[in-house]
Amino acid sequence: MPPDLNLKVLPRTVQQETVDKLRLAIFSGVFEPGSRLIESQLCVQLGISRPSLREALRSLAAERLIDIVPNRGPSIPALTWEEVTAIYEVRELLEVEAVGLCSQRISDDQLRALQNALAAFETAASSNDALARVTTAADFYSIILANCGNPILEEIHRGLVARISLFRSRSMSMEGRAQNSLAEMKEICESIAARDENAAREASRNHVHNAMAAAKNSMDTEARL
Amino acid sequence: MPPDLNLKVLPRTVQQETVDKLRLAIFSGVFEPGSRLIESQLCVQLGISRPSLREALRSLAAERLIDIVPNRGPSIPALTWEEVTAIYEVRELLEVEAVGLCSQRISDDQLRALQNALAAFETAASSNDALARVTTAADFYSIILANCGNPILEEIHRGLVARISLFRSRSMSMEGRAQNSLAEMKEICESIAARDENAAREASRNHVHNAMAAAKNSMDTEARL
DNA sequence: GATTGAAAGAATGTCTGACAATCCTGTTGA
DNA sequence: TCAACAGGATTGTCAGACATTCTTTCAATC
Repeated sequence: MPPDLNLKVLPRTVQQETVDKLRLAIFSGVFEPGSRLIESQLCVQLGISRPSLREALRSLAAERLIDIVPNRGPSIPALTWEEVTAIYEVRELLEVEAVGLCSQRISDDQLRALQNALAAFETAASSNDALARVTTAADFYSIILANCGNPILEEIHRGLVARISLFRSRSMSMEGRAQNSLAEMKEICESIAARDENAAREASRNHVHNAMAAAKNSMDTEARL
Repeated sequence: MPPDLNLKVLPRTVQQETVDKLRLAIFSGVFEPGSRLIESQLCVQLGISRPSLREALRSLAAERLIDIVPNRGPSIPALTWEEVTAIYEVRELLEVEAVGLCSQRISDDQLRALQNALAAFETAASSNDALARVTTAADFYSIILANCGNPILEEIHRGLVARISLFRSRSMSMEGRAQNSLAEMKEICESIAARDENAAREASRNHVHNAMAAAKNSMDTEARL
């Protein structure tokens, strides 16, 4: 028998499905930031019981994707700009490190996958499909983080990016940001392909900086509405 | 009325109490790594119902303090050395940054608090009270992280350190480690007091490196038993 | 003797229903 | 106008139940 044959499909529980569904809903902006989530409503909408829903909500609260205040229940956090900044700063710390490590560790196979992901983003960046932009960009990062050699770095980065997903999709929809982003990502990808760690780190730092600036920009725009 | 008088004590729910109790129990090594947690037993021991317990377990699972496998239930993760290394590497990244930021941002008041915490650790390091060593050391870091100006950095660092708490308390009990640790922490504290960012970062990096080496040492010792 | 198979027991996943405590809101009264 | 108060809405918590799945034991077979 092949040693790494992992046919064992983990059974999906209602709780897990619910966490995934809610997480996706939060990413998609289904819930207004600051709005409260009513357990009874969600139960009906999701077709599950209250205990299962509550377990899922506790998971999301621990991930900081929702807030839960005793006797008030869960709500979507309305992030302040200070919090968003703090998240972007830590994201920079982690992402620059991941890109640097990745440039030294990625295999040729995975490098090709990275270039394919970049190509996919290039296509999406020229389209009007906002969702495709976000998902293809996510794929690109995902490959980098998966090849930095440190699964903890990957895990924490994913958690952080999740918390600012709304800002990212908003800023990615702004005029010109996708094209700028594309140029920055090309720079990262090329530096990695050249195995140039310093250049890769610098490109990554630049990318996160610009992403933060774009997020601030979109946040200010939003505030004026 | 004083504007910032926050008398409103958040009501403590059974779920929160349970999370705290279990977290503390895990830190203290009450549960053997790898051992399974039986819901019905915990319910009786904690005097709570199964739904409340399960909510608490979901929180802990999201924090990665326990594993939950569908249809097998919760268990204490048995970390491999690779995972511990990965955690220490990310901890270094975050902690060095926090120390560097702290050296530029900490107030004189908080600096005194930091020096007091160091003195408390010095006392504990000479004693035989292993618990006191760990808690006073935690206080020291806690002040640094609270004064780095980035609450996200603080939050993630706390989560990471929690996951390796057992290794830290084990290595801190090893002959000589507490004294070495003390010397390293003095170096950090003095660099911060001198507002010397580079020296502070270097001292911090050195400290985490040594802590990781000590953890590996204690892990190897443990494995030989 | 080792391996397979079945059956019993244990533990988890999930639901329903219930009730007290708390929060929010709109109305009433001063 | 403002404060107190009732009412409804929502959450926190529990008890109990049952199907599903895992684990272990024991017997049967090769």
